Amino acid sequence: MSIQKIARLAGVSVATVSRVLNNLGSVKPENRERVLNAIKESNYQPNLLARQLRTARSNMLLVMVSNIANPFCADVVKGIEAEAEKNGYRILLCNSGSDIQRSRSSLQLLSGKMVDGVITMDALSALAGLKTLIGDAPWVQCAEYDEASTVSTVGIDDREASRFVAGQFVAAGRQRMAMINHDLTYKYAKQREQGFCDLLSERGMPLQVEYASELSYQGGIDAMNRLLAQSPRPDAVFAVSDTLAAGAIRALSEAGVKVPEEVAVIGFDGSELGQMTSPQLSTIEQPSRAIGREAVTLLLKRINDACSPAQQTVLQWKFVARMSS
Amino acid sequence: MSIQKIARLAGVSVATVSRVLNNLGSVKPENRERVLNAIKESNYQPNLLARQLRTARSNMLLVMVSNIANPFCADVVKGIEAEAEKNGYRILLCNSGSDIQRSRSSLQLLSGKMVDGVITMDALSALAGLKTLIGDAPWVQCAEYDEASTVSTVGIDDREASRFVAGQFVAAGRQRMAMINHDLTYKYAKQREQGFCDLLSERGMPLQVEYASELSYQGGIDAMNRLLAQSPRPDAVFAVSDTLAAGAIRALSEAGVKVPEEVAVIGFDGSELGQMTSPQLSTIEQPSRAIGREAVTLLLKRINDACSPAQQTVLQWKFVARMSS
DNA sequence: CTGAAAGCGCTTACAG
DNA sequence: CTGAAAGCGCTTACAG
Repeated sequence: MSIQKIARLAGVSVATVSRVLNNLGSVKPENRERVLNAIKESNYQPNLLARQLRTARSNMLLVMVSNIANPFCADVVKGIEAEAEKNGYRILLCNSGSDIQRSRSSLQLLSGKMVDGVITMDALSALAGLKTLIGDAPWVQCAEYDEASTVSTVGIDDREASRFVAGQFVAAGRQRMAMINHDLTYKYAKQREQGFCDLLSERGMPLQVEYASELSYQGGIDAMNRLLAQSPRPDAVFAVSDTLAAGAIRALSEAGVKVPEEVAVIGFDGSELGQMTSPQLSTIEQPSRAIGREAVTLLLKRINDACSPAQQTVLQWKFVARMSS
Repeated sequence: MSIQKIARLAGVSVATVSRVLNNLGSVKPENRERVLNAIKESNYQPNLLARQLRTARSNMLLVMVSNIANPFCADVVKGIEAEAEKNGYRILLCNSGSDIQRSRSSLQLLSGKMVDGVITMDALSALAGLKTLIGDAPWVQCAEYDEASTVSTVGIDDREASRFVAGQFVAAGRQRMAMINHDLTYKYAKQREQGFCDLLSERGMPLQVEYASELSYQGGIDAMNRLLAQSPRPDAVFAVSDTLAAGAIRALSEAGVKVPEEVAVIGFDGSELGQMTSPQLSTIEQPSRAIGREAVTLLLKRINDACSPAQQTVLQWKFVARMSS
């Protein structure tokens, strides 16, 4: 079913059909009526491929996430959706699973002109191959940084927030700090380790770091168990994600270690997970929705003005004290 | 950058460029070389819109979810992704948020020929308007049923599983059953209520049902609090989702009610959440990954053979006993 | 092994 | 207010 057939059915030209479809120019009421009828009768749906090929506009944004199951990501995505919708844009979500092949495949939607721009929440900037795929298409990196700062970026000051966590532990008299981090190809992971480390070094306090194999509940459990196997055992654990922290709390409880009496735990993100654990989790709350909204704002600016420069936006974090620390 | 320019750069025709791009037909090695060079030099990326418009094939599947943050959905999506990838398909995820406008907008990707088929996990079949948008494009309904069975469907026997839960409570000597359900436009919600109810009616036992305002942790907390306000208070609660059950457990613990001594709780889905609560959650485990994989299998069958009939696949569930019941 | 040409389904100046 | 025609960037018979 094409615009051609509708034109034939209604006895007008394709141009006229296109005009009523897009509410452009003026069409004699009678003709508009006939076209509308033909459309309804034949249940016609415009071919988006043809339209977008012609107009070079899709009004679609690609969002690449490494793992939609991560509650923080899900929250950011909600912010992205809200802001995009407000501006007449549709979101296409791609779950990269941190897989380079899959990321490449998703990015073809960008280079292939199916979407007008991309928001990534992945350690993309580390991957040279993918960067050339993006070329200079509109791109915003969310909750992640770019070394070279050639990309627009929106997030919080991870280093400062993590330093703050270290300060909390110190102020509470904790002595043996540990950290559960993960994949350092993520720039934010590096920053958080650095911030946490900074303050401890200044005080001359030691730090043990365990790297979770994946950003998951189980990953947190395993990492915590490795920490528990050490001696002396840490009395404070900073996990770079609430998901990991939830795993850590579980591992501690299985091991019969009291939180926070024997080991204090602080997470990162401020996701709903933090309320589900027992004890509930102290955490650094990120303004996830706002991060998503701001990313869209930056991206649209870039889409509508190819010359608009890359921009680094830093939003405010907040420490949420609960029972785990 | 188009195939035209590459042709010009390499000094061949567009047909030849297309041939090397698609590895079709044979091309003189020397020419292939020149084309490849031109492509590399100019960082050329094929325009997917044009290609798909021409071939009427996208190798993309649309997946519509009401809420990606739901761990069960996330698991099903993983199954979908795995099976799709194995068959050379790419996934586009759309988060409908159960919003009909947004669902409509997403489905335009289908009617607009951007994707070859759609897998929904939403109460779509209840929405006549959307159904006509789908027309007779390839469509599989996942973890949800269609009254009229005109759509392919894959899920478990919700009624049987829920009946089993009731049986567990009865066998444990529970007297005052309650259920936390949600939106009955979802067919599975109806089925679960029915199954749970069936057995209780046979025994002449009463049942209180609370409907959560949304399928979320907070929704579960609120529903449980409403149940606690009743008297006599229930001594067994069946929640139709682990997320709701997690909320229920939290509300009980805040109210100082012991689980399972005073109130037993059983959830549904078998997601990782069930391990995060204290006590850990007894639940009906759905074969989420398998559901996703099977949905893709059915969908691809339909895509590759428009005549293949609608098919109802029912997979096995499993009761996982933990400490909450 | 290669190229000229048609065509996928749209939109958009342009001329009337 | 309307239609004929060009063109978006591809693929694919077809003829050579």
